[in-house]
Amino acid sequence: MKNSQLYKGSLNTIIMKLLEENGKMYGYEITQKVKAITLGELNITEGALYPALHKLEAEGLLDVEIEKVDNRLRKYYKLTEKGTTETVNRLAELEDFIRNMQSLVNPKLAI
Amino acid sequence: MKNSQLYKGSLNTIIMKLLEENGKMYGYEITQKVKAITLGELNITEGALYPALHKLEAEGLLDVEIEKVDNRLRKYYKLTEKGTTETVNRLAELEDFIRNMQSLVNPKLAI
DNA sequence: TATTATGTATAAGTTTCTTATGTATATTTG
DNA sequence: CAAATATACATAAGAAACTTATACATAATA
Repeated sequence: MKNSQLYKGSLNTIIMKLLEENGKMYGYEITQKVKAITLGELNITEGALYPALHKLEAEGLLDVEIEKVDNRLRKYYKLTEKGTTETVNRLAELEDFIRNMQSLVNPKLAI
Repeated sequence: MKNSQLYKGSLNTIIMKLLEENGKMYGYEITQKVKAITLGELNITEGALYPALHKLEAEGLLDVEIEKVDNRLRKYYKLTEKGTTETVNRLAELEDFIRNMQSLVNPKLAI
């Protein structure tokens, strides 16, 4: 992984946004989707992803549903009602964060 | 501090960018500047700031110069040559990061 | 048949932060 | 004038999010 430190702290938001958009997804699918969207720039490791999914589930933000496809296990995750509400907050936080970072590094373009 | 997790990993970049822009700054000044620019939204704690400054100095990215003003100590930091070069990289990483995050959360506006 | 892809999982260690505390001087407020 | 706030630095303990390595298992490809 040559991901910069900057991505630290953004994984939960990414997961929740993708689930909001796609209804349900399984872990491996999330890693591939992120890789595709960022043109290979962001690679989520399993060591980061699975504990994050388990924690979001434990917090009641995700529900899980196990399926067997081609004799292989898949754990599909989707947002709970609470998770859907929380996703709105997280996305607002992300927008604030991006706006603040842009103000800091590019004062001339400050909104 | 009610800073969201998202800021994790961005402190070094913020410090280096502010130093690039202002020539030299001392710790307390950095916290105030960040608070002002972000309209109070981002508050850098001393517990995060001072260790970060010391580490950047140890890595040879910052130089320090002590001054006494009004009988009080100030440690002015500025970018070394190496630090200036590295700042360019960090800012490029930040731009990539922001672009990727925007692609992830707002696919319709993807650049 | 060996490697790569698909799919999930955890454990050890690192980094970066929060929270709490400490020291000291200057200024403002009640 | 005393107390609180602002200025200015510092570190230690613990939490949180990650990296790296390893593990297991099946399917597809070279």
